[in-house]
Amino acid sequence: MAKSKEPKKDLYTIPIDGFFQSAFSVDCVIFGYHEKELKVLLIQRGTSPYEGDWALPGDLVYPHEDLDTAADRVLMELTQLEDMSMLQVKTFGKVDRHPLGRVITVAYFALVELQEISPMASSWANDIKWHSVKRIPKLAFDHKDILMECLDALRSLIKREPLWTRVLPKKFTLTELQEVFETVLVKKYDKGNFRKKVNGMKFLKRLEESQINVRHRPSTLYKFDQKLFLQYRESGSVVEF
Amino acid sequence: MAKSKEPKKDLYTIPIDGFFQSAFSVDCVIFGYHEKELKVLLIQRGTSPYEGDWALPGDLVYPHEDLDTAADRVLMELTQLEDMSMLQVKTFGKVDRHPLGRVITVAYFALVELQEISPMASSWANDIKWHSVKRIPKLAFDHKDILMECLDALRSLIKREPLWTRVLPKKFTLTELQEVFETVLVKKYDKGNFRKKVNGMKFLKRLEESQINVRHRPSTLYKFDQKLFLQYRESGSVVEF
DNA sequence: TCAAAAGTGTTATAGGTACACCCATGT
DNA sequence: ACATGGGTGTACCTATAACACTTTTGA
Repeated sequence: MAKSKEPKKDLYTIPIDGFFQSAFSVDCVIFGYHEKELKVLLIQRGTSPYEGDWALPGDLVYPHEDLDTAADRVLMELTQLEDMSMLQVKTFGKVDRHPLGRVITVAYFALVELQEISPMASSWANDIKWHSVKRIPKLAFDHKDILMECLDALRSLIKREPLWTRVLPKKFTLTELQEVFETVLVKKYDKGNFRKKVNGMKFLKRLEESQINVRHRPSTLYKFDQKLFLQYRESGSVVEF
Repeated sequence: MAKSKEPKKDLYTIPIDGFFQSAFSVDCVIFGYHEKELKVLLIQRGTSPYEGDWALPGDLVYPHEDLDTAADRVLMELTQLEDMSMLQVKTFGKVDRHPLGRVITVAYFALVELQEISPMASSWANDIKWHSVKRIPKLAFDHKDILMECLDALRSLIKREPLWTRVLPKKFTLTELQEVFETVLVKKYDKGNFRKKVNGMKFLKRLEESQINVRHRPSTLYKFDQKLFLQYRESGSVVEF
């Protein structure tokens, strides 16, 4: 996360030669999870406006680039994660949301495994860092609003969509799964009741394998079956965590 | 809904003098309800591209206009309804969604009382008409996708948000309310159970008034209490229809 | 007195919550 | 043997669904 001496690439510094009138951008709320911690990836701006402030990573949408692709690109540039699909949440389009001109921005979010951010990514800004969602600093533009909307979206979607598969190993224990939900939703689940619910979800398949080298009774491992999940969804059953 | 000889105002005809590269627009899915019928307001395009095809009403966003304001303006120009807030659903930004250039469009919807469309509105297009949601014609651009997304949004939101207040009189019967839900969600509710649910919603207040001149037992009238509803919502109770 | 819709009550079942207790493993 | 979490069972409560029945009006 060291500062870089390379020329900064700034997200919102559009050719300011009098031509900048309007533009669209994507802003990405990248949530990182690891062992009962939920964080969000923020950059520290290296250029005006809001120089030095923390902000969401984002970029202008290229002329021949789909909106979704632009969001995925930002994620990829920061985390090297490919094939991730960022989820669209809401578009922010107040006239005065950007001091230099009209910028309409589309907010996206994703939940990924917490990881070290490669130095490459630091060309984006002065600094780039994971921040606990419990302690969000003051943010540039209307990024605080954007972040909050995306946090709401994450909390509501994770109950229905298998977003959590991104942050757990292929084979996981039910306690690990329960911890993801407890962390994201900031609430406790009863162990027994949680397991009863999982039992009703046939796409969560119990394996014939257990943990090893743990100093307590080893836990049975489970895996997520994508095909069964899709069938499940087709059938119209709406089971939520 | 007669054709107009006035110069057509086309939603997507931007100064095509070689400068048109990108623009943002709003597209509005205006649902109209009246007596167990759910319709949607469509215009017939008077200009290329897609001339003659049906399409959603929409317009480019003015340089100094908020996104939400633009959507409300489109609704107002068509229906004379003010103080309506269109609800944002999703932004559509595929590169090739508009044949003449890059147009990113933000989809909004509203549910309003079905009404005659004023002749004034017809300056927008060749024709403008309510279509049953059960028989949607082929639509221009990706408007079919947009419409479907908005229909999903309506169906999911109406259970939690009092959108239905827009299509019922101030004083209404529970049967009228039930019919709104049955029509929008295309399913039947049990009378007794529906009333039990309403009884639990303290913001639906029973009045000391009844219907008159009906050839059956007169129904008690109810009203929606906005203040109580907001309290309810603050308190975190999540009661849905 | 009849049709039509309002309005109420009963029962069965499913799902959620709280909690207690036993089990398997490493140290 | 004991600490640590894994794993299961039960009893209670509430929400929902299906359905039957009574009530009030105009014609």
